[in-house]
Amino acid sequence: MRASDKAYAALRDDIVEWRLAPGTVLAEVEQSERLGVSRTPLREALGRLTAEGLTMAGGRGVVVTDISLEDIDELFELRETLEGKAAALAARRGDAAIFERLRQELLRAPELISGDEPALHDYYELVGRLDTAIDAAISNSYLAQAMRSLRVHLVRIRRLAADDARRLTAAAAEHAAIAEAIAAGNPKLAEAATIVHLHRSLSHVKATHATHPKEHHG
Amino acid sequence: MRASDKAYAALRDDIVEWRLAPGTVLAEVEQSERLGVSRTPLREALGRLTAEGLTMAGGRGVVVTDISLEDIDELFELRETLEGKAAALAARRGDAAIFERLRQELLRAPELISGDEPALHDYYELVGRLDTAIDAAISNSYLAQAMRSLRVHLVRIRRLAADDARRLTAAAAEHAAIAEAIAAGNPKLAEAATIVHLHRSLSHVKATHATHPKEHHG
DNA sequence: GTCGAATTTTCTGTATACAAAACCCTTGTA
DNA sequence: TACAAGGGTTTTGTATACAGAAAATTCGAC
Repeated sequence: MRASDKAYAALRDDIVEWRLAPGTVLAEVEQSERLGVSRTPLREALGRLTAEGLTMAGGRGVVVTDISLEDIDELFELRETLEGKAAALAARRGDAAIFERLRQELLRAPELISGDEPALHDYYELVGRLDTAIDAAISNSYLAQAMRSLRVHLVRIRRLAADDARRLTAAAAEHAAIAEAIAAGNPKLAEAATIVHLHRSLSHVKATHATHPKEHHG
Repeated sequence: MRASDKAYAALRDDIVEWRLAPGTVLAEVEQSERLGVSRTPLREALGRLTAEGLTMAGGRGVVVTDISLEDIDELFELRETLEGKAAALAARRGDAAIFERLRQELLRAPELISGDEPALHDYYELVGRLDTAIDAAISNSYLAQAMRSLRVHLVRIRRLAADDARRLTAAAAEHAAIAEAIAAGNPKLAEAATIVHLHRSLSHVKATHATHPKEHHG
């Protein structure tokens, strides 16, 4: 593994997991010493993070970007557009057998959710497989790339919301509905199911955020 | 201007204007000597280009990405989704006076098109102002960013198509229709007008490409 | 005491030297 | 003749030294 990759992965995780708060300035010497790499690969890592929108180039050094409530609205507005379209395309072009199998797994997901920590990890892995399957089914690399760049920010937001068992169970059912619509080859229904799911997710995130707002400085 | 910015701008132009053909490997020492900068800022430029999708990291060095006919289809599929949504949002949130003024200018655009070279530049600048106005009106930085990253590739494709006066005149009318729908505050119509315009553009590009296919090596 | 300018300090931007890895060509063998 | 292994060569990846710019601090004047 290259040093720049290592620095990138470490900083990305620190930002996504909110260990590096928004507004934090990432001084090059400081971070390079902390991560055990020299300034050159660190700068490359910072460049990648800035391209993804996790950091931005301020007057001096790069700064961890903030995610405000308005940002969440904007993010989900774009997400609705992209993932709605993707679901519709997957329904047209995807392999029904793959999505039918994913639907079966998603219907059994509540067992994972009510289980302990490692089982929960299995659930996230399953949802990730659905995303991957949709990415592959749409056969549009530009759309897939646009969705990938969005997901980074979404993981960051997910950390704000309390992933209680009730919400996760409901989300699993919503995902199953999406998989079912795609397997049935129904584009309009797949898009509608996706939009419903995203709105429910957004409501949940905003409700959580209103109750337990994350403290920022800057 | 920083050396890395200079290298980035030069390489970006070379790729977009097809002076650097798809498949060309951009060796670091070679390009840094050609552009008169050292390897460090050149690498930063290459990183930015790769993040934008104009180049990709191959086994050895970065190579200029290709744009095939399928890529063009994929690109316009995403463009339809994003710009359609953007036009609809602009119709809801935009300032009618701004778009009414742009519509007036677009109706007078045929004079620019039939004129000589510098007048043509004025026309492109006008279309660019419409894009900028839409970007500002939607007040969604993530959507705006997604469209910006698309436009780089679109400029590259535009170079493939022969921008004859007939097509440009028609395009100006289509743009005027979009501006009119936004000014009227009609989201559905704005989206429809955008989709119509994009399909006409795509047809034109593909027709041109079928007649005069650009030769690639790779 | 406060505002402003000059100086100092600290940080980023760039160049270059060195290390490591990937590729290519040669050479030997089946 | 085809294929594999080895070394050599080229190219990328990393570290560090130096230059330039921006911010902070201090000193002076009003």
